[in-house]
Amino acid sequence: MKRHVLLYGLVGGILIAVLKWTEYRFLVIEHSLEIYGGLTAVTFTVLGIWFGLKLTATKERVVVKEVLVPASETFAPDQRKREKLGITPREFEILELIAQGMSNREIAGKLYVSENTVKTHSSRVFDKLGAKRRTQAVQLGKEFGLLP
Amino acid sequence: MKRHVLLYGLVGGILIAVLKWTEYRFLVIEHSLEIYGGLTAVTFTVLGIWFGLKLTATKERVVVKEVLVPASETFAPDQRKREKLGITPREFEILELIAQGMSNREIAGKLYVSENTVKTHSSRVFDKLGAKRRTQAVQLGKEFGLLP
DNA sequence: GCCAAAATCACCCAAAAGTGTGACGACATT
DNA sequence: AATGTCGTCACACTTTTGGGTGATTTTGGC
Repeated sequence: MKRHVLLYGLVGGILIAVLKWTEYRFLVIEHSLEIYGGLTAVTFTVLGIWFGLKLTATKERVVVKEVLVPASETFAPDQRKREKLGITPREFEILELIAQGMSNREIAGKLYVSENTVKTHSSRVFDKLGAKRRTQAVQLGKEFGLLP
Repeated sequence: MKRHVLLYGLVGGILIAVLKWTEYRFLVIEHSLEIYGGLTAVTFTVLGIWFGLKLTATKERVVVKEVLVPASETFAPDQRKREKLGITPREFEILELIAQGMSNREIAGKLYVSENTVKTHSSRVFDKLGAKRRTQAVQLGKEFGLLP
């Protein structure tokens, strides 16, 4: 801002000096006043426009644009909810694999445990979720924010 | 735009007239030139700023702010994909109810058909999706954009 | 080291789900 | 009239799932 003021003074001074000089050269010219005023007007109009632009250069308008984003990108399983329901980490792990469409046998193979173990885990997680079937468990898991 | 030019000329003319008039009144004043130039400078600076603002009044920078919106709100089942997979409307209906965690018996009751009918529909939809279990059918249905 | 929670596994039984085949009627297309 | 799709249903059979009970081992905290 200070630079602007200084610049203004400088330009004004230069202009006056130039005019002083031209005054001598065109002293007797009839319309020197009009030329003089015109030059000043043009110069300061340009300066004014530039200055005005500087002042308003930062004007921004914030437009809120809603963008659909797949929720899976930002999904994080709600651990607090899980604990509130009393679901253990292992049980939750089985629930996730069930949600991926795996059978008890497949889950058992993947986790290196017996099929019976998977059954007990799934039975317990169904109880805690209040589900009667695995499909319902998946649905409830989603509603509780445990699954994407 | 034409109005602006006319206005400029008008203001310039008025200024010159005023100066002419003041010229007579302060003819002998030592620094009339400086006053004269200063007045012109101030006037046209103001005009320039105003003009500059006029020119840039509509120049707004649009800042896009992205907001995450749950995709579930705007979900619509992909009918084209459904047809591409050869899944009939009825079969799809059963798939939706399966995804909601309903048993075959419950679905049969809801749709007023026999349990066997539900079984055949579900078997066919599993074939078309390439699923071996209903949980897997739900998972694949989501991946295909058929289910939310 | 003790205790509680968690994880593991087995067995039996019942229910649900899934497979395969066949069939019938309605409806649209050819 | 013949064909094809869709929706409906039945029956037999296999597989999967779920419930209940009981037991052992592992683990983490006190």
